[in-house]
Amino acid sequence: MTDFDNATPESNPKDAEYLAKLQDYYADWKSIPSYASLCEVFGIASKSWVKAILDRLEKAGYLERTPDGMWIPTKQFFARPLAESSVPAGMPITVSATQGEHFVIDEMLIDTPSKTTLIPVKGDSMIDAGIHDGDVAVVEKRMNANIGDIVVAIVDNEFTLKTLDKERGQFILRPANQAYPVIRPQGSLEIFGVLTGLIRKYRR
Amino acid sequence: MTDFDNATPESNPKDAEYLAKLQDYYADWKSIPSYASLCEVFGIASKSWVKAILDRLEKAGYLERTPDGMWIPTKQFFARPLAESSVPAGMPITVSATQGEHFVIDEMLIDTPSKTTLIPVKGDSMIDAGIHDGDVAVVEKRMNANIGDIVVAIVDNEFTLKTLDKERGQFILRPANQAYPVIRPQGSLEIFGVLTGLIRKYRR
DNA sequence: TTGACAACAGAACGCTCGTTCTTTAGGATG
DNA sequence: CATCCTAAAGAACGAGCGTTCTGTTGTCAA
Repeated sequence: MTDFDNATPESNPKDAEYLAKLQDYYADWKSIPSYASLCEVFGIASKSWVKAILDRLEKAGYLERTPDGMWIPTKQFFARPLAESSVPAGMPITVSATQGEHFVIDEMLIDTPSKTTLIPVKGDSMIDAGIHDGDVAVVEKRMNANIGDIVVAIVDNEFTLKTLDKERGQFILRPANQAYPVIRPQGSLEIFGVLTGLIRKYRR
Repeated sequence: MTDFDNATPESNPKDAEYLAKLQDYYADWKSIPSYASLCEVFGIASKSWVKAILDRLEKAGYLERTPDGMWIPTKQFFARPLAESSVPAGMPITVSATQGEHFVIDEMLIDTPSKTTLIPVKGDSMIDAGIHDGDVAVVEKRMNANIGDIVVAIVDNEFTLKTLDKERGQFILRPANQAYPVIRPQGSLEIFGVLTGLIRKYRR
């Protein structure tokens, strides 16, 4: 069959296959099932052997257990390969084989799901900050922000993305494009949230 | 406490709060725990009430059950609200209450997981394209690309991110920064992949 | 050919989990 | 003031779960 070479040195080759099956299952169901179900997933008949496999995958760093004993995937379980900027000459371009840093996009960008909102960016008022029309802003909802943060404020009932600054004791909103004016709100400034990430998708 | 207004019309307001707690828990543990643990998560003492809540969340489309009865999150569970750029006057700032588009970051950026790699961007040679030092490029590995695509090419055993162009029948790599020269590779040009997305994280 | 070991299979068991049923408290309604 | 509904609390129970122990099979080496 096909070879799965995601195995770490400390896990034996068969376990890599079991891991792949578990990853596929998790992609479908977003959960790790009971030992009984895992027997079917792995194609074996013994619960005790399932446990042995999971114990090894835990040792290899792909699984963890919650305080109440439930199996959960680790970061390494989801990890996407993060390539390094330089590759040695002659090396085949199998980025996935390299260990090292990995990461998960959702987790990287979002700390508190319930407070995070995505807002599409309109216009080019922040283009000098590398924020383009059509990008998606990852915004964490909160009232307070620091000087220099890029914030989503509500001005004239519209969301606007600007850098927060202070001028003569007054908060102002500074665009990153000379074609746009600085916004000096009279009275209070209503801050919706703080920009914590940015996503851009290129048409393919 | 704070209000989380992620509720759909068909679920009562308290459930939105429970959903938020469950989403935050899931973000931490990547699993839905037992009813006993959910009591602590929700801050209530009765397992039967936990079940009632989960049943309602299932009806509302946030949860499902596997064939063997295990609770699992649905797509809607992960979907992040996508705000619209204008909000009506006087409306409380409940962006999430708007139905309409939702999306999942990972799914949006990555079409074919097995061919997708993340590469951190070094340097500012593409800054005019809004690609900054420290950004993470989402790259789909493939050999061919079209003129105008931003590609990851291998030049002098280093990854380089440039726009692919053609000049007098020859492929060239065009930076998006006047301080950098156009790269005119002699002989063949080795393309690693095509830029399909971009991720940026702001320090918080 | 025999012994050791790895890779499972199968059974036994106690305990936790999900389910269901009953009870309670508070607010709204009439 | 009685009643209804919602939002829970609490108990009772049986099935299924994870754990552990023992049994079986195949393979390789000495």
